[in-house]
Amino acid sequence: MKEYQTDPFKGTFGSLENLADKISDVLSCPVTIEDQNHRLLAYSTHEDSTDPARVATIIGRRVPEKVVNSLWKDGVIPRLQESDDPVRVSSIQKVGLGDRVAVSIRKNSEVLGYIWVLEVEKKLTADDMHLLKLAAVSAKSQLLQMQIGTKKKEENRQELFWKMLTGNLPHEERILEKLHELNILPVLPAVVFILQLQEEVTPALEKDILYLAAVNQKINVLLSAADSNQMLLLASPVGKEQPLDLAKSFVESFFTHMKERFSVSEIKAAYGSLVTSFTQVEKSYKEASSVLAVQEKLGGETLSLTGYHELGIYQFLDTIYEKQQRQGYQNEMLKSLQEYDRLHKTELYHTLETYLTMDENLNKSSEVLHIHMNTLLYRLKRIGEITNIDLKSPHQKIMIYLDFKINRLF
Amino acid sequence: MKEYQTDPFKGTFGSLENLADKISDVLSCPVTIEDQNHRLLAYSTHEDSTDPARVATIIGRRVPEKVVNSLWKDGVIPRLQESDDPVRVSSIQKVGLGDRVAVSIRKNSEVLGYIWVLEVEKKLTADDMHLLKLAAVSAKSQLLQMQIGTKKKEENRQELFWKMLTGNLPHEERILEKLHELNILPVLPAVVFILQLQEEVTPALEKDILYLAAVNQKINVLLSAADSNQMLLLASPVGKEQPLDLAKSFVESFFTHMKERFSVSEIKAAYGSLVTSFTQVEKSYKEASSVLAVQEKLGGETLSLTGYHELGIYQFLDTIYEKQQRQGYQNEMLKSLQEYDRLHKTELYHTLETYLTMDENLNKSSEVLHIHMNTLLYRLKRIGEITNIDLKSPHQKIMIYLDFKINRLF
DNA sequence: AAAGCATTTGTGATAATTCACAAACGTTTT
DNA sequence: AAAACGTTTGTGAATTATCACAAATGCTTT
Repeated sequence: MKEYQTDPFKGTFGSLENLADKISDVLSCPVTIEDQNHRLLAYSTHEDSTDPARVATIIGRRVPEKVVNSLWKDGVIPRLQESDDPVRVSSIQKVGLGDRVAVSIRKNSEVLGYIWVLEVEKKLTADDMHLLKLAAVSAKSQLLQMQIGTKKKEENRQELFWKMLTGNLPHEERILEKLHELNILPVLPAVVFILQLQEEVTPALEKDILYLAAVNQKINVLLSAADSNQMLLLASPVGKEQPLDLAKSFVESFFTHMKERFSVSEIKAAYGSLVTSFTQVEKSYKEASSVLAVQEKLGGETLSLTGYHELGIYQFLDTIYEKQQRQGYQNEMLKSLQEYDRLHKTELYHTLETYLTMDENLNKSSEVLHIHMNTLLYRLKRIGEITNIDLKSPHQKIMIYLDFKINRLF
Repeated sequence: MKEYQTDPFKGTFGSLENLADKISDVLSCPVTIEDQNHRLLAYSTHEDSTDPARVATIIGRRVPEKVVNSLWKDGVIPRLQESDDPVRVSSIQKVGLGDRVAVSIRKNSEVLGYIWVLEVEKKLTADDMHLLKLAAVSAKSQLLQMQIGTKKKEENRQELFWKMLTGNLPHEERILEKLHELNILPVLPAVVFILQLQEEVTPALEKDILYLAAVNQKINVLLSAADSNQMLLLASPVGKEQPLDLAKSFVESFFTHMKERFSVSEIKAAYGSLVTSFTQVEKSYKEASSVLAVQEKLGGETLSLTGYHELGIYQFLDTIYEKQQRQGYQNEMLKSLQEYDRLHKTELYHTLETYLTMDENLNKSSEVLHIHMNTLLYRLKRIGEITNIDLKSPHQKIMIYLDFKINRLF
């Protein structure tokens, strides 16, 4: 096994720029150094090509908001903050991020900043990773000397929101403190909304949606963030009506407003359950996400279900699925149908799903399937023979219906 | 506060009988002392009335099997074994057990026996409890002197089975050892069966059922136990067919056999899922129990569901219920129906449940409900108005159906 | 190419359901 | 007591679902 190299980053470099260049030389990759607020401190003058995220960072002297959000969402930042080991980040096309490796610069448990290494022309080896760790130590002394690290962490609204959304702020008091610092009134109960367009949420659109929420008067927005084509809101319903009814009417006004610009099918909206403490924001966000997942995977009538509480049985599909997985359950009937379909090039599986989804209405189902009613009748008889499903048993039908939907969702 | 009394059980008593009498004197209650295998060692000659369990214990020189089983099932024995504090056991009518307090006699972590105090005419006070603890210490020296405590614990089949059923033997190797000691071949996979009669399972019936299982050849019984009106089996299906199919045919043969003696509705049977290790026996037992619970609470078509794997959607009702509880979910529609019924003395709730259970068949439902078909039609229209349930939406119907069943089960 | 099979479509008869409407009944309200 | 209301039952017609059967199609097997 190779011996550890001597530390090439020993001694002082005069400036962080020099250190960045040195790291870049040693690793043969472009390097950027940021402070704990993701503001650019230094970057290497590596001649190689780079990626859009790095360009935007250098131009704006700060890592773009959407890149930071994306890194929070994927749990990269928490991982960096927890350990002084380098973390590899696979490219995230949506935010223009190429493959790269990052390491935190830390003094004990306090994070002073980050070093990012772009893997444009080579992948870092295990040895490189070790070198990068040494570089972080060197950067630490540099930062401390320059007294950059002593600057208090300035958290902005977006970052706070993402921490709440991803569950990286599990202490209610600390959240309340930070909300206070940011001059946000901690109004509860609150709900997390996801408003999803087909295109990128531009700052203009963002402003527009917030304006809409303000004039709508149904909800009071505490925090907001744009996440590619989604706009996320943490808001508190205000008024005499049921809080969740207020949430629904806000969503509806959002729909009518957006209809003028986009076709209806392109925009979607969802919200989670009402939370009574800010530590539950992650839960509400996850619930809103699962509403969107149901809408996208199941379509149809589910498109009108925007609140998690409206999901009905769809709320429990994941729970049921998990239990099925644990028990190694398989729906034999549906499997035999699929097997039959494969062998005979028929569509019994789809036929049965449509029939059940169409409330067992022969007319509607045959219409949707573009087949003669007698064909449907014949197929149903056939399905009964093949699977011995008893279509007169609600108990059996329900299990099959749910398994159809579970198969779509997972 | 009262000072601690001096220890009245200091010194030797010559025999355990003397100690039992002394304890009985001090506490003014009948006392029995058992070894770790629940064999009678001594009992007080207290003149007071006693209970059937104690009489049977004294007559048989051992605590009756069913009493021991019941104590295992309620977790009393494990609690006694884990701590040297006295445990109070409320009366268990089924096995003739009156209120009593027990304490384990132990040498370090090893249990040598138990002292039982019947609370026939007085309840033990906190001071009495403390005295009982001192008595256990005295009993310990007595037992060790008599070298009774050094006898190796002889576990019998029943006790082993109950430990497995209650999850008090979480180590596979130890179970295998014990099975070996008892000359039982550890055949896997296995299933837990519960066969339930309306009357007590007598030794004669027990023998009869085991004989039936033997001649039936579908399953190989490893362990069995009678528990009031239930007979529990741990058995391994043998044959070329699917193991669970074999389980079902055994149950069917059990039914046909028992029909000769009892009416069909009086006997029930259920079995859990196939386990591949003996540590999962508890799970299979719980599953079989939940099948029985479904049969008893829901009746109807569920009576023909004997295997846990056949439960279909009923398998998930507890999971769904738990999640609902966590979220504070309430089915508003059903609640408003019940409210309406209460105010107007109608039966819309029951009407809807019957209609859905009868597969939305107007004829059958109106017949079962003893009402005119148009009345049913009218009620359904009314239900739609009151609850805005859309009976054309499978999604809504399913949620409501499940909530009906959940309301019955929990 | 012919036969066999599963599937689809069409026709017509029959059964079940839904709907509209009216009358009767029982409670509660005025 | 009359009126109002919700409920039940009855009648008949319109709609829808189900069944039996025949014919046609397409595919595989022989």
